[in-house]
Amino acid sequence: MNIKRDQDIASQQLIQDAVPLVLSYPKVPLTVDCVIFGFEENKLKVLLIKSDLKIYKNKLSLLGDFVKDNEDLDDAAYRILKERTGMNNVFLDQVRVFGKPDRHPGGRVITIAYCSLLNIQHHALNIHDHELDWYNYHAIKDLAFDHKEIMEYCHGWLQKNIQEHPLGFNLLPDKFSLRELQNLYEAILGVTLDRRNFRKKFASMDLLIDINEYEQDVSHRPGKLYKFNFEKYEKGKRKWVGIDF
Amino acid sequence: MNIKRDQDIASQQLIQDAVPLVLSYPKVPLTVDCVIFGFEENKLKVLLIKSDLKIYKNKLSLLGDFVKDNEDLDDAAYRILKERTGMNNVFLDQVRVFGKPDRHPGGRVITIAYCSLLNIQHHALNIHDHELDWYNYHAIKDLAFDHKEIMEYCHGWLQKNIQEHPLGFNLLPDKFSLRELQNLYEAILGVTLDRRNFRKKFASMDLLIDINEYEQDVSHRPGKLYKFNFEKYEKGKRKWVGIDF
DNA sequence: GCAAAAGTGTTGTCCTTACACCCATGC
DNA sequence: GCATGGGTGTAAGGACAACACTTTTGC
Repeated sequence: MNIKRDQDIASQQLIQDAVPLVLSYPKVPLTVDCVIFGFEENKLKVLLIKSDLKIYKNKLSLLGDFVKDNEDLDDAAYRILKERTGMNNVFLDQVRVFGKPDRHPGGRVITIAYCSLLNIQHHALNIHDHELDWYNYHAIKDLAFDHKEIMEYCHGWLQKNIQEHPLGFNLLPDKFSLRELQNLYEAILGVTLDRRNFRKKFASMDLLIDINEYEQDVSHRPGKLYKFNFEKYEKGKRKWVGIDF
Repeated sequence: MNIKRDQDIASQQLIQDAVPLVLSYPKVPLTVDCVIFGFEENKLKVLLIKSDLKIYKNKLSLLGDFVKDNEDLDDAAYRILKERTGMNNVFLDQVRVFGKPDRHPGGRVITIAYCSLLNIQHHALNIHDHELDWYNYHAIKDLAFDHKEIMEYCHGWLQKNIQEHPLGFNLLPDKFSLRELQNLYEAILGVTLDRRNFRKKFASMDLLIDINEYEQDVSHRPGKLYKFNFEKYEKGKRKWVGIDF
């Protein structure tokens, strides 16, 4: 008992200078904004909602909210996803902080951009309050705040990362055809790819599981369906060394 | 006059809902921490300083400071560099936010990690207050706060980025030998590279300017010195497309 | 049978890797 | 003349890019 109490007192003394130090720092409001990508009808989509603010009336914005007291940053981003889409277990990663002093009309607000990838089919968007909906990435003209800049930065991040990591599978149904996979890459990267080379590439990686099922209800020869072999990928991660610029 | 005044009133009305919204947000102290890498005697170094806090006495920490009211985030990072090293025009990039609620003993503090690369020779470290000095990256055991984690994250960031962009030249003198360049890559990546292939690689890139000077005061055949052709690099940037994971 | 997309192989080029000997300098 | 690191070439293998025809299905 006494030992415990002594330890408490000792640690109180140790942090006695830390608390006033932190109290002396300026404080700013902190938010999280999620750039949530989806893929449907061969189009890259982003989940957006109408802004509440008068100055941005009729403009759309990213899904965001302030970070609560003592809430972890990643938790805040997952909370927003959960509140807006009802989904857990969604891919999400911190991308960058945006903190220009004038980026918010109500005063200084720092925001942390998160990029999220989700499978539209797995999640029926029930709530459409404030015009919450999926919008075609390439058709979005402008957004509230600096959200267009944030969205474009996250798109660049996605373009880079989808080439180095198997992120794309988060946007597809469990079962997908090679054509869908290629369409996804083409939509995100804004290029067209050679079909044979694309298929060869994925065949040689040996990370797709042939489930012996075929597309249904297509008016042409149906394609085979595959699943992604997440386990094998996790085991085989390699460290790449090379110099290329 | 009246038109201007009407506009002012109109814009006041437009932001009238934005200001109370922002005022309603929780506020947190925000700091910037710089992981400043240098390279000397074929060793990767980091600039560290003794922590002020009692709880961390005898521990080293990164160079950091709070972000001032209305100070841009990048500006804050440059300010810290300038105050501590006297240097401007140094490579610096935002890497990630660290915001675990308990990462600071004095209460919640969010910090933005910046990675900076600087040429130790260009900057004589005059001030050594609080044991401000260069420390060997690989010999650092532990640091105050979560700074070890931040430092290691930035090292990973550097490893990745030095392979894709010519960042390494920020750590070298204007004139350098191929051996120094290779030592730099080996120190950062923690690998050994084949000398002939390394030289061929850089020769084929054609981004090194042969300045027809040689090393001095070495006890062996002196190596040629080169400069990096920043202009040519800037012009020739290409967009890479490929799938590799 | 026609439209629409699936599926499939080869070749040339380039990049990467592995590897061993002679050269210039200081001492 | 010896120790130290500088400087160089080649051959094999693997990855990537370009390119055209046959197959299956729905209508």
